[in-house]
Parts: sequence; structure tokens; C-alpha cells
Amino acid sequence: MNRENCYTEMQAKIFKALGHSSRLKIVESLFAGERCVCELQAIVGSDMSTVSKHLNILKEAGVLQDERRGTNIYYSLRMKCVAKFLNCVEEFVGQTMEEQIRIYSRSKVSS
Amino acid sequence: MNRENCYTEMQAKIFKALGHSSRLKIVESLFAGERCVCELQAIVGSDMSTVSKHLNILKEAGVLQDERRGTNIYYSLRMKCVAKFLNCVEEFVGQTMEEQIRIYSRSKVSS
DNA sequence: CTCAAGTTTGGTTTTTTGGCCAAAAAGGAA
DNA sequence: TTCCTTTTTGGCCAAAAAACCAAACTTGAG
Repeated sequence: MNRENCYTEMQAKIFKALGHSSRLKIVESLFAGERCVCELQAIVGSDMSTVSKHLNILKEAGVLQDERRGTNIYYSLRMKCVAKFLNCVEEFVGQTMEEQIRIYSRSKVSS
Repeated sequence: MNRENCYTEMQAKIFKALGHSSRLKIVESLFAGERCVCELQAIVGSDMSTVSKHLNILKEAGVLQDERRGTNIYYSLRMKCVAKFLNCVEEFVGQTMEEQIRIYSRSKVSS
């Protein structure tokens, strides 16, 4: 694989890591600061092992970093610019959702 | 599904759409302007039907839009802020790649 | 040392995704 | 209409991802 392709692969890996609702929830909850795995498990609501694997995917992509303190392992945001992009995505989704609702209610009226 | 979850799902859908190297290539090539499917097929290098499916995923997520003119269908970027985030991701990947290379060459020396 | 708490790893099953092929649409031109 | 070009759809198969459970690992406390 050449350097160009490798670049694209690594970028795709970041998007792939963010492309799952549980992982997105994890990342969003980390905007406020670091959390241990058990806290994140409570937020996501899946099995601990599942959450652990999600965290590893995010860490492998470079989005998160972890630090052990005692028996706990704390995860935090490493790739800061995710926050900015998520703002844009949220705004975009908000608009799209409104459009969807408009389209939906229009088709409901006309049918 | 409640509104909150729906929001997260839609956001994840956007990231998922961008989380594939072929689709990322498509999006990047559209920064310069619209392209028809056959042009995009040449860029990606997969079967036309495969490219078409990738395009649909990006369109469904709201990242792209399409417009038919004659027998051609032109795709273009709808979600403009992707460009900004990709800059950040590229920068980030660049740094990470340098780190990886550093780590790799160090381990090569020490072994 | 043993024990308990927190976390990860391995194995298995189920679900989703990607890629290719052939067939079907959708337009434009003759 | 028929033919040709461009694009999408459906079917199938292989590969990847996700979820769950049980077992293992790591560290601090007693």
C-alpha cells in the first residue's frame, strides 16, 4: 500500500470509529472530561466487555487516549477537533430532521 | 426510539458513510466540484454498481446530493463542513503517522 | 499471600457490509 | 418504436463487525 492509500485508510478508520451510536455517545460524554470505563458503561448501557471493545476501537483510531489510575482506567478525548465537527453535524442533522418532518407532514396531508 | 436516540443514529450514519476509503475518495474528489458517476467510478476503480451503492449511502446520510442532466447523474457535496473536518483529520493523521514511524524506527533500533 | 473490583481478551454466534454479476430502469437519439 | 448510454437494483457470497458469555488479567487492600 502506498502512502496516499495509507493516509486514506487511516482517515477512514477515524470515521469508522465514530460511526456507531454507542461510540458516538462515548465521545460526546467525554467532551465534559475524562470518565472511567464503568461510568461509560452506565452511559452506553451495554455489556462491559462490549463497551471495552468500543473504547479500544476509538483508541486505535486515535480519537481517545486512556490512563490507568489505581484499578480504574480513565478515557479522555485525544482528537479535540471532533467536537467542532460534531457541532456542524448536529446542526446539519437538526436541519435535515426538520426537513424530514416537513416532508412527512406534507405527504400525510396530501394523502 | 426517542428524539435523542434518533439524533445520535443520524449522526452515526454520517460518520458511517464517511468510514470507507472508497467513499472518502469520492467525497474528497467532490471538493473540486460535481462529478458524474462514470467519472467517480474511474477515480474509485471499483465496479460501477459498487460505486453507485457507495454514492447512495453518502446521499442517504445527507453528505451528497445528486442531479440528473440527460443520461448522466451528477453528484456534489451537500454537507460542506466535511471539508473543514477532513483538514483536521488529515493533520491529525499526519502527526500520528510521524509518531508511528518514530516508534517503529526506534523499536527497530532497539531490537 | 488471597481477595475483590475494574477492565480486557478469547471464543462463538448473529448481523451487517462490500463486491461482483446480471438484469432492469431512465433518457436521448434515430 | 427501437437502440444505445448511463445508472440503479437485486441476488448471491465472502468478509467484517457487533454482541454476549466466560475466563483471564491488573491493581489495591487486607
